[in-house]
Amino acid sequence: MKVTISDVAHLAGVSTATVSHTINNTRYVSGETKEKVYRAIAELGYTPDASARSFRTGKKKTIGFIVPDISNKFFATMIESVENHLSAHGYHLIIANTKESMEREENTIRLLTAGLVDGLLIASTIDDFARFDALIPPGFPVVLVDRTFEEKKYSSICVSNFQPIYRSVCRLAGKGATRVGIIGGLPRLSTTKERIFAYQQAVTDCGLAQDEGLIRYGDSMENSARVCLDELLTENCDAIVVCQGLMASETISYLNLKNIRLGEDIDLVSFVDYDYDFYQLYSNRMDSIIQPVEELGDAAGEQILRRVEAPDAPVFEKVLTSAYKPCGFSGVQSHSER
Amino acid sequence: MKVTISDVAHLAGVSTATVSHTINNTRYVSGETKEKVYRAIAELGYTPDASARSFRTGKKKTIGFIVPDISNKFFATMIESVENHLSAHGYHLIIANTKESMEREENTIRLLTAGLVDGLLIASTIDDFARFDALIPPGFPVVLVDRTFEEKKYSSICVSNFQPIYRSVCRLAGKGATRVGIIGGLPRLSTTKERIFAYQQAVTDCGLAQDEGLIRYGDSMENSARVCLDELLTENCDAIVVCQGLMASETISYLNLKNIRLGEDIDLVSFVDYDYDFYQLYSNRMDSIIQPVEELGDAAGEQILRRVEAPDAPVFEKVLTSAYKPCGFSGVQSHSER
DNA sequence: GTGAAAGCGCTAACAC
DNA sequence: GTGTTAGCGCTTTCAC
Repeated sequence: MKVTISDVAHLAGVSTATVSHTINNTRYVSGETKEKVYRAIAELGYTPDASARSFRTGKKKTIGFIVPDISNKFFATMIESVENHLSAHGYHLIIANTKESMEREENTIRLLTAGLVDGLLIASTIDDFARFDALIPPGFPVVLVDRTFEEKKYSSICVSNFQPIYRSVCRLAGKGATRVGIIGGLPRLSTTKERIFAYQQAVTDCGLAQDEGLIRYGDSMENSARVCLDELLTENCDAIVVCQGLMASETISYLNLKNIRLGEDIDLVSFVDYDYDFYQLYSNRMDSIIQPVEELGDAAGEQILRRVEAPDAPVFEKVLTSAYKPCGFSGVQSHSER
Repeated sequence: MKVTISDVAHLAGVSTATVSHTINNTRYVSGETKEKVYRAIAELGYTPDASARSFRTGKKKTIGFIVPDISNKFFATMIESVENHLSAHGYHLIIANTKESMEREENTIRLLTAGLVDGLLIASTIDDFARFDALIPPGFPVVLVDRTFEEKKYSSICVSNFQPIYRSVCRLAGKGATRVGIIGGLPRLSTTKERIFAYQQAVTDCGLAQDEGLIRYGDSMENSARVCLDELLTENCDAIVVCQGLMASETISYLNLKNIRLGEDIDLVSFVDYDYDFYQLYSNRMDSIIQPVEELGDAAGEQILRRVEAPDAPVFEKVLTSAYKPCGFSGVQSHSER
């Protein structure tokens, strides 16, 4: 049978209050009494029941993290650093994978906010702020990660998207490209919108071909980049910007299969968060944009804990910057720099 | 203030029992009463408190998954399929990342079994069965995943390691290799032991060079493969077997940097779970071993739920088999086959 | 320096 | 067909 706090109290010859205060260090207990309590705990093999405790206190010591795709290395790495931060502060992490489905996201938000977690980290796939906002119980601690909304009601930790993409296009133009194509992620995402906007502005500023056909959207899942790439090749692109790591892998892979040589037949710039080893092989033939994933996760963990402790703290926004690694910038060393 | 079940009962003019039975479908309630209850729920915006509920019932509807490295695509993909299975059955997933640290694993097992989860999925990094066993409360539902112990006390879902490695060595011998090296994972892991054993047996059977120096162990984390590879090259290997996906990426990447041509200067066979796109570029120059990650995760999810419902069910063991993809076996199509 | 006891919100006998 | 009520194991106020 389960051993409870009163079993311990009884064996130690003290009250349950004393046992509770002893294990929680929450009021003075004499050394002698402590001794007795710990002895009883050891003897009975007592472990305080976490659900009773969180029921009583209202604190679950658990944070939920809603991600769009856990098998995507970008998010997997973020989860890892979030988990690091949380476990160092005695918190647990519940993860939920939406697979970029708004419906799944709605369901999990409802589930998790119903007393399962103290706070929520969300890389939302929802584009409609009102729809999102309606799901969050008033005052519930939430931090948006990587993706945000125009309405600044919730705290957020993001990465700047404009600058690296703008620079990419300029550099491609500088190399002589005239028809620069872009493969974006899901059109509804804030990250995609910002990147496409930066692309469009740079294309205009650099005097490159402006053509709707040069803008393609993938879903950042497997095999989505191939279709986009085929379309872009039909449009006679001479350079391509890829907005997401997995799609970049596929692009490179596919160009290879088609015997289109990177840096010779076609120029490429890409976000390379997905799998660093892969890009290293090509780092002298393309520009890379490296997002600060670990810092993202760490900052997210920090912010959500802060919010859990002070739910009424003012909205906090942090924008990190990506590293831009021009083609051939470095070889082996860059790996540890990461 | 929080709205509770008695607020609902009061507004609906019924007892809390009726409200409870209505929302849980746990005894007959007349249509009329149901109507009133749901109306009251809607009006008050009532959501049953999950911690009160799990405190009362003892069921958390949550499974914990202890993984050694969440940013490793092999485990990330497994987590994804586990999560799929669980959420389809109304369960949540708590993940904990041990980073291959036995100490971290011990801590999380203790934490999670203390009333946080109904059952535990563990890809353990602990090699000592007694040490592991001591951490699990008697009768607590546990399913071992990917890694197991000689002692068959716990249910397990694993992938066969012997056959693919044995075959790899034979094929390399068949191509004329005489000094076949191997890069294994952490020596203490069951998977590593099985693979090294298979390697040794095949080396003997095929009459290849037997040399302790040809066996190297990495830790499956970043940059571990390079060291092993350097050592193997010093040993004048003419073929290499790599036992883990991330290390395989690094091996290929590093060979490339050193201008050692795959399939010409050196032959390679490897587990390729890590990032499929990467290998596709090399699939015509090396053999690949593809582990059934999704099935692993799915089976794990299924088994742990079964055990949660019937903790005394007999020990269950499942061994899945990897696909062996000989060099140049297929091109683009293989991707969707995956 | 320690104890007694009141609940937290819910479920599930038991009663009618 | 529905209501009453006793706890689940813990924390915490109030009391001494």
